[in-house]
Amino acid sequence: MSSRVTLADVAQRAGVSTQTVSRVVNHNPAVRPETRARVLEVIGELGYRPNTVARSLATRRTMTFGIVVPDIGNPYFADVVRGAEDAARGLGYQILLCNTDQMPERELTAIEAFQEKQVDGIILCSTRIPEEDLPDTLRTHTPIVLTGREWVEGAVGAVHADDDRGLLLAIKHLLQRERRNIVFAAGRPGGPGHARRMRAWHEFADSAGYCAEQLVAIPCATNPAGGQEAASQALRDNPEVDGIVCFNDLVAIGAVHACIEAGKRVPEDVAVVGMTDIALASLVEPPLTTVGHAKHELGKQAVAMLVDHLASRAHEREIVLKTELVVRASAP
Amino acid sequence: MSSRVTLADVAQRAGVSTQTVSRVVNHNPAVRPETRARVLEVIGELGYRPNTVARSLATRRTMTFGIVVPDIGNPYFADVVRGAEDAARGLGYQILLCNTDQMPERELTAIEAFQEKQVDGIILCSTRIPEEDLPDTLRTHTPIVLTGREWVEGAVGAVHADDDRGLLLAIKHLLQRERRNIVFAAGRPGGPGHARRMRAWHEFADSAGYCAEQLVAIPCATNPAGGQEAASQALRDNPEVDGIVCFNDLVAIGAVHACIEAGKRVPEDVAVVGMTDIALASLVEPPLTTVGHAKHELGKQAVAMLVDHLASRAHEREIVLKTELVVRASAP
DNA sequence: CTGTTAGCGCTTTCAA
DNA sequence: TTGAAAGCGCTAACAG
Repeated sequence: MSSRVTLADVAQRAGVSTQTVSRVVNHNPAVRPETRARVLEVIGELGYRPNTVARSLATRRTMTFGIVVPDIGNPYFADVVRGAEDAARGLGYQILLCNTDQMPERELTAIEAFQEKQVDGIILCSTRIPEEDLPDTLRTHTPIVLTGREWVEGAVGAVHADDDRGLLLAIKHLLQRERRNIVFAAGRPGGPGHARRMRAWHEFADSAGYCAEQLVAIPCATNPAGGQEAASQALRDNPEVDGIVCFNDLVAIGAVHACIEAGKRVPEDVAVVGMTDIALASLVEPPLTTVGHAKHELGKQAVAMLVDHLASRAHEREIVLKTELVVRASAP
Repeated sequence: MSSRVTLADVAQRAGVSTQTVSRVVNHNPAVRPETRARVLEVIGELGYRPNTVARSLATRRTMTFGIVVPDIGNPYFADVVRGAEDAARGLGYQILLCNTDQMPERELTAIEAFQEKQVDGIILCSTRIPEEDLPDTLRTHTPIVLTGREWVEGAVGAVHADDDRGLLLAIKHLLQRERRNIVFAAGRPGGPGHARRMRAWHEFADSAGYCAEQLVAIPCATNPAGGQEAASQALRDNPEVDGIVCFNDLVAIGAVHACIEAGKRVPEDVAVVGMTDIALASLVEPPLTTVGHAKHELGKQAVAMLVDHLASRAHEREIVLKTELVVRASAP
């Protein structure tokens, strides 16, 4: 018995127009104090609660953002969503969630569904929509912010970590520890990030006098199973492998398992470095050396960008969050 | 350039009434095929997309559920939410998410915000709202399903795991392995679940000829830090402790750390058992023996219950999911 | 099968 | 400072 009470009910009982009640509800100062008091009293008596659906229809704003992630069960995205929801809540927005299991069609469906729901903006995380289809997808009147990748034509903006530098941090760390046969369990191949990271590596190798071919990149699924496969294949191909850098911490955990299975000690025989520093990273054995991201911040910034955009406020087109090496036992 | 197009625009261009267009959009069969074709054609030309806000105002249904959890960053809740979202999506519903960090006021705020948004139902997970305030909170026209606790007056239903039995499974497992000084890192005290679990233990102890006082329950925060504290305190109080059952897997991970810090081997000196079997459980070292829950199923059933309720379909008032012991290295 | 008439509950003009 | 009228985009309930 709450939403049955409407503005009109309150207005009638208070002996004013609906407009006046609306003003009170919306903290419009143009209401005589006594009138306001009377209205507030009736609102209390009747237990009136505004119907935001009606309000949204009239104002064309829903105070809602949609966020689409591959899988909220992945601790990385859970953190990003948490950051987004925290920021959104603080600004009076709510968050609609959709998981896509990395299926582009489902991303598209989610975006459309969010649009029909008239969300004020969408945060599209680590999209798998092919690079070339992205501009078309983003060409819509709903502002979309990308996370986990670079800005692309049509997006309001993009927020991502400096993964190129992150990869280099990890590799340099291993090189400094005299590891020379390094493998990169690279996650999904073909993505835009992949090429850039390899390029970053080649540039660094050239300038630092390393042989670029020292780094073998092996594509893999971005989960423990993928890391396990990639690492065991790498060790099979080359028993000399003494360092593995992984696309993320989940992959790293799988890689550690594979090493142990292959009779290698971590880190003595093979050093393993993860990426993103999920909570899990410090809890496994050995604790993971990893390149940390500000995941919570990522979600937060995405929301901030959307809000700035909606307020026609200037904002960066691309925010790149710093990465930092967190040294733990898996690669001391 | 999508949501600017309305039903009326389509109707005009197609030379029919808005009602007819509405029928086509809603797959109402009472439309002549040719008319339908014509309308669909115009819809395509104009790129018409329905505005669900307007639809919701008219139908009084938003096809949205709100889910309130303590923290989506907790893998347990991430799984529950995933299950709920999967089920919801399959049924045409969307999910609004809110994190409360176990703060009752924020749960209340979330429920109200969801109601103002006219959600069709709410899933309230592991609420911290005091038992005695719950009926009042639930006395609202928005159907609310509880998870992680028993049904209470006012709720549409409740879905939870059989934790009483789960605790017994864990304890019995330890007793069978000749562990005699068992500690229960019990999570938050005072909750309704706590008393019930202790009662279950006492009943079992009586009937099985064990001394009920063999089980020391120590309240603790439901995270690794809490487990670490509880376990180190337990070991300080009684160095003979040879078994620790934990409120959840996060607590168990902390407990394992505390044991190692105290110079104990796990499981040789102290066996540790967790609860809920999050993905993490099998990845830590030693892998955790734990009492598994169907977390994904929990969210799924909560949604199913809500949907059944909305369809005035009969459904259980309380669904209790089975728990099962998953034996791994921490307590072989 | 199709159209007309009313709203859903709120906000937005524009007057008063 | 307040109110009346109109409408946001859609569907419900009748007619025809």
